[in-house]
Amino acid sequence: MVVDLEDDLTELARRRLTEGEWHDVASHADPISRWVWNDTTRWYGALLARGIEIARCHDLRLCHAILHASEFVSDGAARTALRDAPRWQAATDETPLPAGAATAAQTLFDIDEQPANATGVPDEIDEVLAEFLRQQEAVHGASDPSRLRLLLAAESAGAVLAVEMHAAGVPWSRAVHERILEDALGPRPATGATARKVQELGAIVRAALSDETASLDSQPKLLRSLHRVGVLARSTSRWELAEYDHPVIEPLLQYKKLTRLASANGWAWLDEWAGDGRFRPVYVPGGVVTGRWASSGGGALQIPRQLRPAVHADPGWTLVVADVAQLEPRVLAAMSRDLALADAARGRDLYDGIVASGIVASRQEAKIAMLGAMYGATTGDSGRLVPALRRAYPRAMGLVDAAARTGDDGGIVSTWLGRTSPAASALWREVQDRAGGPDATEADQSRARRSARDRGRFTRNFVVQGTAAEWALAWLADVRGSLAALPPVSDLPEGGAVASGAVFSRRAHLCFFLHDEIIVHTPVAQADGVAEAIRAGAERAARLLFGDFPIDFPLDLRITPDAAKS
DNA sequence: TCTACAGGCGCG
DNA sequence: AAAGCGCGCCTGTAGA
Repeated sequence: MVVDLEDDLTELARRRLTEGEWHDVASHADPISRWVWNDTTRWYGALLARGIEIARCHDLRLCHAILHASEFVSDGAARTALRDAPRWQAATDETPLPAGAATAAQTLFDIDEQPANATGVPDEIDEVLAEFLRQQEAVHGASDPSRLRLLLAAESAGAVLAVEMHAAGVPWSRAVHERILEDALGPRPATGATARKVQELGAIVRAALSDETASLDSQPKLLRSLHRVGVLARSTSRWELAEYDHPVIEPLLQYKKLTRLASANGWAWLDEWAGDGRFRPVYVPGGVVTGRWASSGGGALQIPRQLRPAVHADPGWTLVVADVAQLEPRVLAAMSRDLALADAARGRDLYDGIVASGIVASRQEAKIAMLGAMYGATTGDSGRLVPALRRAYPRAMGLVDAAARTGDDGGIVSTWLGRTSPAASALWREVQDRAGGPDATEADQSRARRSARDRGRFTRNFVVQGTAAEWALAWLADVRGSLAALPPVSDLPEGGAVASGAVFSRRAHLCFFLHDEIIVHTPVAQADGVAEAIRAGAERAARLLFGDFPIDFPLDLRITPDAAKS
């Protein structure tokens, strides 16, 4: 289905493209300004594989999820209509996917290799159009349509980028990865065998435990072995073991580090996920309730720093890596209109700014206090330092404290652009009700208090984490647009970036995103322009969300390889 | 024998 | 150092 928002919806929506028309669309001098479809993941990968890149889209599945929950959508006919469209609801355990939905009916696209309809949203054009109209109604009547429109556009842009970055992949050096593994673990062992250095360390640990047959990989057995030699830890976690003074500790911690590397990102991972010179994580936009992306397969959100050197540009290309310094507290300053916190953040490290204002004594304390305020810490150093922030930044702290109270009471909270937290579960309500009843026990009441506080910490963090995710999406979308406008590069070395696919082999493109960090793979000649686009994008994202509120989002930005830095 | 869960640890 | 938010993945074990 092709819909241009500025044109007559019904007429265009009923067009069904043949394969030949794809190429017309792709090469059209005046391309489709915005595609509306049921599910980006369902169609866009196949389009990209045919060399068809789209400008923008409206992803009905993702937008439905936002609108269905959003506090910004007024109660009334439009909200009821959304709630009465169960097929657009995200599949859960209670609502399994309808088997083989929409096979015979006229579907959106004629593509030979249609992927399975994994999310189960309707494929039929009439259903798709009806949903689009429902969503427009809902936005039109919302309490703040402009913010909601921004959010839907950002979410949809993210959906497009998630597919594109999967297709492009992160350029990955097998040689560098193998060298890191060999340095740490020894030569690659036979399948199923243990690496040499792991064996050696295991022997040292067993000797320190005076037990040649001790099992180091079973938590309960290891705990018993430790107890036998006088290490009376309650768990075998790294931080707890580190507190004990015993010859077994140091080699054991090293053993755990190595086995983790081998099992999580060892040779098997390399073969499966990056063997062809590209790491292609599966991004899941909107996969976290706060609006952050989740991932599925490959552990895209957990590539250890140790392996970062394996991210390596193709010949003739380079990487521009950028991350935002202290994104969440900056977002908090802006959404609460806290000028004092914004001042502390301006043009420098935000934590240094807090120290310079005399609120706490050290950067480390400032960081602990700020994280504690946003996460809801009540104990330890973090809890102890939060009151100082509360005095210095009453607006910012007031916003997160209020969000916590709302969640504690069973209410819902929303991000700056209108993504709303889930309602309290039936179980949660039941626990609260029981504690308020006439025959409530002490245990009932303490359980209820605990679950109320847990929920308060969740809503406290939701507003900040969720708004940060919105800022990041706006940044991503802006950068994508800037890169698309760069002139194509013709004189590239042969072979460079071919693994990124036809669409991205001659152009700077985003290839990685993780909450507050992006990586662009670019021809060397355009690296400076890309860096400038990334900086400008951060500033435009700030203005798009927060208007003229004086908050900035400084970036740590590196162009690699860079002889001066590496 | 298969599945669900807990512990642990990587990332922001 | 770890507590306080959000994730995914691996391993071994407990339970069916």
